[in-house]
Amino acid sequence: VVTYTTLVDAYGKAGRVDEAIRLFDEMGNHGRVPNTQTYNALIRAQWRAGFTDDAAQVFRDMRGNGCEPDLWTYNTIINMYSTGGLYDVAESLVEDMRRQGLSPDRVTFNTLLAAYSKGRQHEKAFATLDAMRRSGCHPDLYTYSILLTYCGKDGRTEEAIRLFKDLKANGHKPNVVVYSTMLSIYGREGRYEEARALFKEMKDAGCVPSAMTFCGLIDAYAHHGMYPEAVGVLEEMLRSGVEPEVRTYTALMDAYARGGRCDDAVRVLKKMEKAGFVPD
RNA sequence: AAGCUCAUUUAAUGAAG
Repeated sequence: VVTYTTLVDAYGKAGRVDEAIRLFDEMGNHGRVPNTQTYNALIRAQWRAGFTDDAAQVFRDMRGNGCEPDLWTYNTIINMYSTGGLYDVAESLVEDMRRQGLSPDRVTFNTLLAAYSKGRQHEKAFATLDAMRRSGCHPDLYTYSILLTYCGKDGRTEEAIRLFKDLKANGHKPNVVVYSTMLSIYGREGRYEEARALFKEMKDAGCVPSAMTFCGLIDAYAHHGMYPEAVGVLEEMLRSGVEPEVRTYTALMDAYARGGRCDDAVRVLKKMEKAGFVPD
């Protein structure tokens, strides 16, 4: 059962729902009874492939097949409805899970917070934070990164900086996601000095940068057309063994373009295409 | 039960808007 579950999940993650469904059916034929985790994997696979109705159907069916939805099941399905904007359904599912004796956990709250933030439901997002606190769940790095992301998108930069200070004051150690988020906020506004200082802080803290981290830094320079510095970051990135991505080249092209070096921007485009990247 | 720090669910990156 564990093997089948792993495979169902793996196919789901690879975007091959049909294979996932086939394995799910096949395991029954081999006398293996799917458990709650298998259902969770199947629901996720269908949802991620865009078959939300099928996912909802599986969710309804599982109990009849002897599998009680657990916290993970609810979190998945709540994520599906809330990111789909069906907030009332998501909220009624939270009630359902409570009736089943399951308490919403940090994942549940972070899921709702992210969905409400994304859907610009500020009241609901705020209420979620409040509910989270009331139920004794402390904000974690996920919570902070959601808040930081949307501060960034809304241009509430100073608030983001304050939050970043708060999270450290509360004893959290920022991870690569939090640093990258902050860097992208600085990057978007071209605040390269702060970005550079934060990048140093990150490395001093022993946090390993990802391609996204470097992207924020390049953006900061790109904003001002400072292409020599942007290229410098790319070299730094290559030296640290981080593979550039399409977004990396895009940021670099932006730096050249804003710096009035369209020819070089085109050169980067050609180079990345030659390296097998498909421009987005 | 099994898995010796991941079997399944939540967050971050460009430009434009």
